[in-house]
Amino acid sequence: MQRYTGQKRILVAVDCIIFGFDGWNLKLLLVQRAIEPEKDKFSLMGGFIQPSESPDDAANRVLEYRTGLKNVYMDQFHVFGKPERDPVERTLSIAYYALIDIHQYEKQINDEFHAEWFLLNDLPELIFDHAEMVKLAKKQLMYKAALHPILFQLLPEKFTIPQLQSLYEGVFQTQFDDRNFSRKLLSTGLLVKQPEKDKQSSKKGAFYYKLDQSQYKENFESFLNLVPNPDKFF
Amino acid sequence: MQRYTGQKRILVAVDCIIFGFDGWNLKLLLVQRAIEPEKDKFSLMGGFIQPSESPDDAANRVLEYRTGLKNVYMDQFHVFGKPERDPVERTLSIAYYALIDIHQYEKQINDEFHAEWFLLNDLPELIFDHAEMVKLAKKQLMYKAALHPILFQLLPEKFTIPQLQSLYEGVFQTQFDDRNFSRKLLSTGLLVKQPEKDKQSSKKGAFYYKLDQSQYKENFESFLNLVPNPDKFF
DNA sequence: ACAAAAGTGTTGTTTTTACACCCATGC
DNA sequence: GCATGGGTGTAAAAACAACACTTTTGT
Repeated sequence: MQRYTGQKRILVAVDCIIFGFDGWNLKLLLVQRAIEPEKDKFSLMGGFIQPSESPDDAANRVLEYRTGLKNVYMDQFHVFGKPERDPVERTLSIAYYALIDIHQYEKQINDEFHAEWFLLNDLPELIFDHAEMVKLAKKQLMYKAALHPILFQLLPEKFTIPQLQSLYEGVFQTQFDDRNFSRKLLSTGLLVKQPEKDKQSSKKGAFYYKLDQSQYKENFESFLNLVPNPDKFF
Repeated sequence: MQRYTGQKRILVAVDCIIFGFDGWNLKLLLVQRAIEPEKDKFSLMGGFIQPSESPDDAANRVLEYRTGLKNVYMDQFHVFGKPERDPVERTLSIAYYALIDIHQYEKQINDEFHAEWFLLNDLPELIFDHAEMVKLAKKQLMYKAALHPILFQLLPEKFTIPQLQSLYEGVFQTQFDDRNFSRKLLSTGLLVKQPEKDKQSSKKGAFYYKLDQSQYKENFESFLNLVPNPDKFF
């Protein structure tokens, strides 16, 4: 096989920032690192790109291996590549964030890999530049979520509007007016009301909704503006 | 030096999609490829990442080498990494788009490297997956320019509002209402009116403006909405 | 005087916000 | 019957779009 000569090849990894939502709080899935250096510290889910894989393939493989989940929503958002970012050897990392419904996640795999959910606001110390990755991932998630309805990916098939609102409030770290939020949301035409209510969080109960999949796909690329004064956040 | 064992290292390049604006049209700077395969076809400005460089460093080096320009506005926007994208050898490419004031560009370097400006709507055939890169770069540029005042980077220090408008119209491939556009723009407080007028494009002449640098930095991260109905474009 | 482009004014419409109030239910 | 969220109504404010009209100046 032909090659480009005189060029140095570099190790390339993918790292996944896995966001989950349990109905109240936003969380991140981390693993305890099994090898030196920085053994036992926590790290993002990562792995090296294999010769036959595209970066997207690699990210999906890593995610499936760690969580058992396929067909998860993921966005490639940045390459981290300072020469000294990994002390062992120069490694580039292509970072993805993934959005998963936390209840789909199978607990047993969790134990096998020493994986754990952490509150997004209370993370342990992370290896290398992973804290920086998480910071940028949060920002990118806010950015995209302010304009496109991606946060639905974090919820189960049926969910209530108050649940969705607390998810948005978690992502944007603010409170929204509940009345306006639910009206805006319903006016998007993305939701299909279900006959049942969720009675857990209030006496009156909140109706469940499902996503209208065809509307969702159609509107995905449009701006939505569910978030008031998005300026504030950037 | 310690190394990760059993992992394959990959060649990593950067490619720059260089946008320029000459006062009327949006253009792209391309070079004629000097080596086989696909010799003499046109390609983006690219180069391999060196051991001591971050991807950003590499992109800046490539840009300076090809155009002589430093401190240019650039955004890393995507990694292209299909295993077969470069037929010579597997190569990942980290893609950047750059925005330069076309008049700052020094013509002589142009000739040396067989670099040429092409109208964005009339590009020659490109090597590998470079056409796909350009397509995504255009989309990303629209996306960012709809929300942040980055297009100023394509203009000289002093410019007129009609010039800026035709730049926006080039990027979004539509016509905007001139009255509303100029009013919106002035209301941002980003512009400082200059005493002189540009008389080239009309009898009346249009006042020159400069960017208020401190306002610019402050508002850079806010949403601006100079573009009506941004939904339409995504 | 006229043409051609710059740019200001005006107005009706839509979107957004803020907040009052009613609703359903478990205790 | 009352406390607790859930959800609808309404009205003021702000942003936006459409378009008429004035201004400037080279020919």
